[in-house]
Amino acid sequence: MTKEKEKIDIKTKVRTLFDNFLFLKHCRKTSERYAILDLVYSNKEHFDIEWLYKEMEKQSFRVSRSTIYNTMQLLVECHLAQKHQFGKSISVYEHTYGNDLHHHLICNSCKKVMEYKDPGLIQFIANNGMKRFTPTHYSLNIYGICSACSRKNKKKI
Amino acid sequence: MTKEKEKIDIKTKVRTLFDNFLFLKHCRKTSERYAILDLVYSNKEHFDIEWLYKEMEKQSFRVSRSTIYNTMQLLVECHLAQKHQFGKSISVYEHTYGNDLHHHLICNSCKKVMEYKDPGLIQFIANNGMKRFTPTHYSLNIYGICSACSRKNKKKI
DNA sequence: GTTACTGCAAACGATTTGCAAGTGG
DNA sequence: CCACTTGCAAATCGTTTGCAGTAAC
Repeated sequence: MTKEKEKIDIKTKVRTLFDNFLFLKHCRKTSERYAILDLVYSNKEHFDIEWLYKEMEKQSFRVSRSTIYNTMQLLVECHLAQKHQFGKSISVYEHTYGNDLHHHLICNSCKKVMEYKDPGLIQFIANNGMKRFTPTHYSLNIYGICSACSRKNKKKI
Repeated sequence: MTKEKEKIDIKTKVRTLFDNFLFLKHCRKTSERYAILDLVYSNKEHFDIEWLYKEMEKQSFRVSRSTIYNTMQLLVECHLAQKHQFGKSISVYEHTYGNDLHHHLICNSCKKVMEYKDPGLIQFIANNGMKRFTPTHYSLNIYGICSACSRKNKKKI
């Protein structure tokens, strides 16, 4: 399957999942909700509410910020998106379907957030069952200095 | 050494560390800063700015919220405290000196935050050197359902 | 039709900022 | 004394809320 076709396939799939969720929750299927879902499943890695708002505007699809907040909450609820706060007041999101489990590397210097996939580590955390607590999901954020900033700092010395 | 003596020992130690940090940073040694450090190193696990403010008031030591924010920033900077955001807009802190490395278990239901120590897991993460990124610290937050809420839910069914 | 959803503007709450008065070095 | 700190109040900024109009079903 080509990359392009695969992407369309995922978009169809998540639309169906969202459909079912809305049905079960007795929520209405509005064009705004589907348009936001579609944008969330474009190829952007991490994005915030403001990005979604601006991007919708670019596409000449007028939505209020309230609706975006509302929809993102629904998407998080049905596990089609995840919400993160990487040490800032601002929340960022990422889509989860078709997106491998990963951790985040956050640069202390330039604040860039990178994804980091390590099956061994994921396995280890998953297997490490803790007593008296039933985990549903977790987030591992590793803070440090990225290679670009590391190079920049060396030059200064 | 008794538990009480040990606590006093830690308070003396962190005061010296803070002293050195303030000296190197050309910052002034004010009574407010020391009073806040002392409170941070009382036995509270996790606390927020408001808790510090109220607690200082109880001790009849008047400080403004601004000063508390300012001081906490300094403490984070010199690694005597860590700042967390467990999925809420509010930030919580914990002292780090004399506090073993640990992860956090956060209950989705009652939002309680528990500490979780697993030397094996800590070792594994530490050994898992990632290329082109120099980690300084990390935070692993595991979300799930705590035993109390799990029991409550069972009763409902 | 009924009821939920949307957009707007106002409210909110944690944090930051500007500034006059206070105090450490 | 000079510059950094403090306390206060106002400003900021992401997010939430209330409400009237609109659209699912």
